[in-house]
Amino acid sequence: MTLRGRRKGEAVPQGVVVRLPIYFRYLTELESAGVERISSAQLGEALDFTAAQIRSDLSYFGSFGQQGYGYNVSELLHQVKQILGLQRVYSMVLVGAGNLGKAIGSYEGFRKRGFDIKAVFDIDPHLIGNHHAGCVIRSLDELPKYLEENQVDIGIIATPKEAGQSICDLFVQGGVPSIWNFSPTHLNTPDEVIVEDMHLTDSLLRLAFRMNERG
Amino acid sequence: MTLRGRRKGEAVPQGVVVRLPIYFRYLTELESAGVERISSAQLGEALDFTAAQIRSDLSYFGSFGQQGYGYNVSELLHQVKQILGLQRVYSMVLVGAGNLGKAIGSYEGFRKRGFDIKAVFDIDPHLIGNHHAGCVIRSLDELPKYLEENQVDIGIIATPKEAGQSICDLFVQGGVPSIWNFSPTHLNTPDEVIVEDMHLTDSLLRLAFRMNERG
DNA sequence: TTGTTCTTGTTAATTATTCGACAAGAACTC
DNA sequence: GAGTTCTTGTCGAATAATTAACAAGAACAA
Repeated sequence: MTLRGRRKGEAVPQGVVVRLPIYFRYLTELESAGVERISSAQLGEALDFTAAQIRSDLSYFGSFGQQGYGYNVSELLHQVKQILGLQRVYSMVLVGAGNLGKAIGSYEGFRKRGFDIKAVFDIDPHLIGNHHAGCVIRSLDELPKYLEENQVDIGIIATPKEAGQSICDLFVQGGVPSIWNFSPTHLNTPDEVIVEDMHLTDSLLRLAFRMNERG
Repeated sequence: MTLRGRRKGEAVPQGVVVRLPIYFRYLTELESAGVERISSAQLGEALDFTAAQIRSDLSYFGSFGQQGYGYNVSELLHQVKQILGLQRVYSMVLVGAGNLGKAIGSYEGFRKRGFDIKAVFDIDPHLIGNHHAGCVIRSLDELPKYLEENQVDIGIIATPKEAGQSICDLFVQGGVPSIWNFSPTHLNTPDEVIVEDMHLTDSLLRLAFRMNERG
């Protein structure tokens, strides 16, 4: 455990960013199951990656294993949590209380990992005043004022595509540094704003493409 | 329009598969807006890709543009639909009628593009018999029989992680060729089964990572 | 102990992907 | 209709990502 990761500080490839949450998820399962140690070969076997890839990925952040032993599950999970930034809590705001917004707001997993939905907004007068995700649904008109008065880490857009860009602009205007976008449209933002897209239809179309690619 | 795509038949890089639905989405918007023609430079500008990448991506499937003109929006959209396999209809089965299942089932966009949810299953006796997505919610016990009697293209898993693998096994056993997986777990399947993962938490963790990567 | 088995982190080779540049040729201008 | 402007599809160079191989050293067995 005395070695330093050679590549610490290097730019992290896109693929590593995709795989880190997968490692986190599986390590959490292993820890719950009481598994104490695991090798890169076993991890690879379980998750369909090569062992070399897993070792290479981790080496961007440090040296967490031991020759002849592998990785201690709890220790590695702890490190991956640090890498992902899960030692802190994130405040989120949700715009859109339709079916998808409801599903996002009621998923307990986010809160459990430190992602708290602090407020919910919608434009539909029928929904305003209802309770959802432990919050009163507020009018979209109040969003700018809310962003002035509260520090928000992540803005969630769960609206139809027509509203996506304008909600995004409100978030950017209000100083929200990152956006989790479920609306099926490409958002234009300044470079410093981080956008993570979650496009259900795109995912389904990738599936269709891959079905046709073969036979 | 007489040239053949040089790379037609070559293996399609992962990145192209990710970008095709983005092109589809934007071209659909353009067509609705009545735009007739577009160049790779304009497409790139709108979607934050380089023009060269867009031309290169399309060249895997053919030559759809014209020098000095660019692409005809309707024509290119038609071609992209063909490439993605949207000329046919897909029958889907949804397992899990919780919040997320409800959101998936009630999204009209899927049906509009030819993806039909034909049946919904859940294990919760309180939900069975209720209507959802135009279907009666059936007991999970009936899934194997349903798969024997009906041709299903895509199985959707919208259950907690504990149930993910066993539902997946039922789909594979029942001859379902592809799986759209929302349950937060890695599925083990035979090589010929196509799995497309939609892990909300993973997406949120990627966002957190990127927030911490900078400051 | 001593030797054998594991398994890491790293390197170098391989493979894959992206991008700038350009010839070819259509569209547009006057 | 002659010349200029555009824009494609493709090539090769540059960049990026993955993988196989291996030295170093810990764990384990007898």
